[in-house]
This record gives sequence, C-alpha cells and structure tokens, in this order.
Amino acid sequence: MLVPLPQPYDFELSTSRFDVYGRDAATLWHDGGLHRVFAGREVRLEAAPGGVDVHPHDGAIEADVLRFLGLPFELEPFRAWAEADPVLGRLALGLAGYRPVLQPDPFEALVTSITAQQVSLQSAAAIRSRFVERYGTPYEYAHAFPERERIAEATEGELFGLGFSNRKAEYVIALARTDLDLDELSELPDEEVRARLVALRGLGEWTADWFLARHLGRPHAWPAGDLGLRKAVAAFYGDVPDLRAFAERLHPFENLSAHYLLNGLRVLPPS
DNA sequence: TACCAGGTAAAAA
DNA sequence: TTTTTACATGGT
Repeated sequence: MLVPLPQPYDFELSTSRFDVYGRDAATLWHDGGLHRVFAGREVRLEAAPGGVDVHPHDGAIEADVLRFLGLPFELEPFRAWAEADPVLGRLALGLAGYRPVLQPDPFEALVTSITAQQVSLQSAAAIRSRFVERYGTPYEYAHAFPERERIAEATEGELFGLGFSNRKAEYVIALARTDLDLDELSELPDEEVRARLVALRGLGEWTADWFLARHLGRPHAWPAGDLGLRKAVAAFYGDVPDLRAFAERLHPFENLSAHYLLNGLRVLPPS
C-alpha cells in the first residue's frame, strides 16, 4: 500500500546510507526493498510513485514509518532558503528528493553513535550488525534492534567478542543500565538534551549532536565535531577554521544543511 | 605493512 | 589547564 510523501521524493537517495556504509542488520536492504521492524512487525519499504510502498501496511505503524522516512523535515522552506547560497542551492537542486531518514529509537541512536566513534562507518556497521544479530529478535530478513533491557543483562566480555573495544563495551552496558529516561529527552530543548547526554560516560558532544540531528530531527542540530562534515565543508567552502561558528551562516537549517553537504560530497562533489 | 576512519576519557605534561 | 595517548576493526 502506498504511503504518500511530499514530492519530489527519492527513496533510493534518501535511504542509501543503509548500504553505502555497510550492512545494517536492523535496517536491511533485500532484493530492492528496505526491511525494518516496526512495533514488532517486519515491514518492507519500496520506492513507488508519489511515496513509498509499505508492505504489509498497518494503520498503527504508518506514523512510525513516516517519521522514519523523515517527514518532520521541512524541505520546501529549506529549498527556498538554500537558493541564496550557491553551494546549498546547487545541492538542493542536484539532490532534489533527498529527505534524510530519522533514527526511530533513542537507545539505537546512541548505541549506533558509540559504535561509530573514531572508526570508519564500515567498521562500525560490521560490528553493530553482529551486535544486532546477537541480541535482537530475528524476523524474516531484518532483526529488531536489541532491547535496552536485554543489553543491561549482557557482559562487557560478550561485547568485546563482537569487536567492541573494552571502553565502548562499558559505555553501551552502562547506557543500558542508566536510569535516564531516553524517551523523555524529546520534550527538552536542544541544550538540555546535550547536557543530559554528555553527562553520561562515553557520550560526548559529537554523539549528542547526532542524537539531536538524526533521532530528534532538530532543525538547528549541527555536528561540528564530525570528521565527515568537516571534510564536506572544506570541499565546498574551503578551509573553515571554526566549524561551530560556521553554523551561523546555515541558520535556521543547520541540520538539513549538514545532511545535504555530507550526501553532496558523496553524490555531487564540487567540480 | 602501516595507516586511517563521521570520538572519548584518562593520563601526562 | 592543555596536550597526548590508547583504543579494536575493516578497508586500502
């Protein structure tokens, strides 16, 4: 059944992160469709005219699917705003239909970031997929991302065996066991979310920024410490000494700008 | 083979 | 207080 999305929409471009950076067992490409578990049911998403074909379709998960597909992003105002900037104007046109996906679950978002700290995204994906297959419930193709409660019972040695560093194994298990309510973070302003996350061991500014950007979809999130973003900004704008300060130029679309710059460097690098 | 990759905390200076 | 170091894996 078709779930309509604002046009233009390019499903392949918008979800390409789930294959170009390696295999993600929780959000898995299979035979031209993207498989993921929503509310205890595996769903297959496929490109379709006017939106995305969702199978099986269930009214109860439609809102979750739409959020996953990045519906909260305001692309039309972004495109109009981007016209004033030569770089983003070109990317908004060249990547027309790119709507960044949102990470549906806060625990998944944080564990995903921890696995990606310092190492390449490909390494992170390989390690994370072993983690998902070990602790997550298997469905037809995808696995549900492991429940926080299950990881609270895991041991550091088990995670080390999957390729986590000892440090990262500690971070993930401590995160699973902390009493911080990760769902309540969505009700707090950006700065408060950052403060609560950074207070946890293993979660730094970079991780907090990506949580705001990719889980909460906050418009002004800007992962200034991100190596990939730094390379993308350098490629399009030249040397920028202070990436945090550069964000002022991208206000009020810091988050979408970051996504278009990152994907732009991959798909439409400067000539 | 050695080096780097979408960081972070802890040790050392 | 600021700078340096260790960290595990996958790709080149």
